[in-house]
Amino acid sequence: MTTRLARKPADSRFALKRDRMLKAAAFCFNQKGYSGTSLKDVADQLGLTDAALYYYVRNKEELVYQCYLRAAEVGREAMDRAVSDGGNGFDQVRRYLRYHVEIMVGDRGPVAIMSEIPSLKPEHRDEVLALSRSHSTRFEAMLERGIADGSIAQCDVRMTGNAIMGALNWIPKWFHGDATIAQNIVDEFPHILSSGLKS
Amino acid sequence: MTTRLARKPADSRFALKRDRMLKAAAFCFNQKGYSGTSLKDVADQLGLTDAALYYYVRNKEELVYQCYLRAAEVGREAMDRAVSDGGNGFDQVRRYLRYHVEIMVGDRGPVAIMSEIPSLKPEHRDEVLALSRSHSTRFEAMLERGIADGSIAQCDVRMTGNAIMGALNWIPKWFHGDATIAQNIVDEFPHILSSGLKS
Amino acid sequence: MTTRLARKPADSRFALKRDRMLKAAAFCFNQKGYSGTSLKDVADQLGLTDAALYYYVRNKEELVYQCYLRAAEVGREAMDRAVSDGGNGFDQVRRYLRYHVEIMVGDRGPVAIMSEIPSLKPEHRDEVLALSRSHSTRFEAMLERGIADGSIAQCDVRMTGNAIMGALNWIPKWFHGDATIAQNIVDEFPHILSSGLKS
Amino acid sequence: MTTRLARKPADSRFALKRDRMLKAAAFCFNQKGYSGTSLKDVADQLGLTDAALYYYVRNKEELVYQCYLRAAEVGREAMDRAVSDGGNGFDQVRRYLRYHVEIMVGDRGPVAIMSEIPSLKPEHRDEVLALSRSHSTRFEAMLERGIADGSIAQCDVRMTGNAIMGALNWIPKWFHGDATIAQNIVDEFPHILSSGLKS
DNA sequence: TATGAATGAGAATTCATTCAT
DNA sequence: CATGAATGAATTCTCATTCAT
Repeated sequence: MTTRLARKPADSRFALKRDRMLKAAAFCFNQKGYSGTSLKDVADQLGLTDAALYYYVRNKEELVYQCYLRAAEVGREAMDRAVSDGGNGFDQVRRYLRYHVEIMVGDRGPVAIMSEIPSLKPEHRDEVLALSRSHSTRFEAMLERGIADGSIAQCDVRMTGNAIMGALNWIPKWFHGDATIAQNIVDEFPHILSSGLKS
Repeated sequence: MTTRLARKPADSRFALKRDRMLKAAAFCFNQKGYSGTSLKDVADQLGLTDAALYYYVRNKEELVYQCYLRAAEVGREAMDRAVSDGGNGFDQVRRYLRYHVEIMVGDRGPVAIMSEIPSLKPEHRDEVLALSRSHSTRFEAMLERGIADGSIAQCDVRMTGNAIMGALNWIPKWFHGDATIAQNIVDEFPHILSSGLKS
Repeated sequence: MTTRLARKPADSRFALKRDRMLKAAAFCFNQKGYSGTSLKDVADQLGLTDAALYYYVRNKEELVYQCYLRAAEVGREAMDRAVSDGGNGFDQVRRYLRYHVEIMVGDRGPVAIMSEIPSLKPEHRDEVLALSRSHSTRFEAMLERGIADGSIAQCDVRMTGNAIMGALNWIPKWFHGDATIAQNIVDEFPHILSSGLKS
Repeated sequence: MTTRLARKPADSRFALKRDRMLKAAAFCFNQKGYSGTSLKDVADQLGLTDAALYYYVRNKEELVYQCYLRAAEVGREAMDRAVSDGGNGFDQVRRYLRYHVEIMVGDRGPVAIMSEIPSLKPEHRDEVLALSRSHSTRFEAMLERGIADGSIAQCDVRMTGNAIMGALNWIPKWFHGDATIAQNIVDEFPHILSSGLKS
């Protein structure tokens, strides 16, 4: 068997199939976790044999790893857009939340949630953790800007970040692709998580 | 042969050891998921062999099941206390949040997050889902009371519940027992999740 | 599953079974090579399942590794006895050859031949190679003693060692336990390899 | 469709490439054994994909088979030359040894060692075994001629053949193409294996 | 109560092989 | 001629589970 694994990512046929694979994998991992997902589960969704997956990915661990890289990219994109839109801290947070959930429940999804870090091998774990940490840091910085410009109330930014990211990360556990619900999430989450419950 | 599995919960020696086991299991499950956790993982934490666990539990599935029952109990308790404390809807929500996280990060923890419902066998799945649904319903009712009494702003209670529960459920993914952080969570989470970011 | 792998080697029941396993494995490896031997092949000879082997050995690589350690021990023993017997270099070589083949074709056998070094993992490979090198060195030293004391003719000791060791190492490829042939080997090999063909 | 497999060996382009392939295969097989060698290993050495090998050979088994045929041919050649050179038995043996190692370590090499006969399919196995047996028989006959003409001492010709062939077969295990060492082998092996160690 | 020993089912992974292009 | 893509069979390995002691 000769592998394409060395090829440039630009090879479109290959890249497309591989991307479909990552989505299928992300879906499964969100549903049943890394260990709970067999390669057959993923392959079945694609109408392939489990062995065929090895044409696109070196092993199962790399599958999660790639899923995480994709997730990190998606998160970064949402963050970039929110920041470049400008406005005060509160507005940026709100827009970030909207962009993030839009991507997660949209065509780009499903995106793997960051809950299987222990399954990654050390190098990958470090890389993914670093990406994740950097994302959190940017979010916390956004909060601090809001606090500074007066749009956000004084708070522990670390805990606030944890709370909000948790709510976002949990979405894939209960959202399974229903379009109506997707719209609901996009409409409600940014508000709930930024403005709270107070009347 | 008298199997211990039939004994009353009042049999204290047995009940105690069993409870330790459920905590150890909850810890592992939160960390690595159901399939990612081997019985040896759990046994190791207790200084036992995996075979010994079968004295306390019929099989692995029952272990999660019991963990989930415990989790449901803990959630119900927090809810009961919050409701019986009285006050307006907003105050109840806030107190519920506090009681819930207090239990999660305190001595009663670790509490298993119900994130692997599909691994349960049908009867157990139904039971646990019902418990979980009933908990959500109570929470949504609480929100509705708040909306009715004017303490909570108009909102989609289902989505709001999802957001808040997600934030709570995510805690075990990043909290690993540090007491200082535990205090931080208890101090901040109820506020963040009820009052949002607005200044 | 709780493993005995950590126990002291002195645990007799365990050690005995394990030793039987190593012999069975050596037999198979000699016959069909490392990759050509499946764990089922080895297990079948012992009336066990392949899974049962994992109770005694961490993985297949460790199985060869242990076989090699056993082989190295056997070789060293033969060498030790030959040296301690004294006499001139030629006599020592001849006795070494006899002791070595006696062990190989006797009750202690089968002994795995050193032909699957590439299958070992780096640390083990290094260790085994070191043992093997040290054995060769001792043999070459023996030859040099013989040259010095005049009992052995001038020769390239390295090549001579290679030739003789090759003849010995090849034995398991064609000898499969027949007692008559075993006797033949013991009777003939030491002479052929030390005295050559000359009349 | 005209498959190349039917072509005459005289078809030079094809024959050449095929020969390169057999050498590459022999090299791999000697190194890691039949099962330990994947077709990719062989293909890599030739800068091809594994699939391409099927243009030259029906399947993997045929690859070893062809390697063994080539080995038998090479051995026979050495034997033929040694016999036709004339002289007494001892001289013939000695020359045979020289011719044999010359081929093995020279440009005609690498030559596959017939150490995995069991992997051949029955017809091939029988054929190769017959060739191998006939070679051994010729060697033993040579020894007997030497005993008869007084140039070789009385000995068990079967065991003597085993010892000498073992030493030769083992060469590829430690010789990996170094030209200086090649010369050393050619210079020393014939002497060591025919004349022994005596001073 | 708990362990040692073993098993069987399933999982990841490799690899020879095929075939359309 | 050669490759890309895929498959099915075999193999290693893990793990829940059992049972005698």
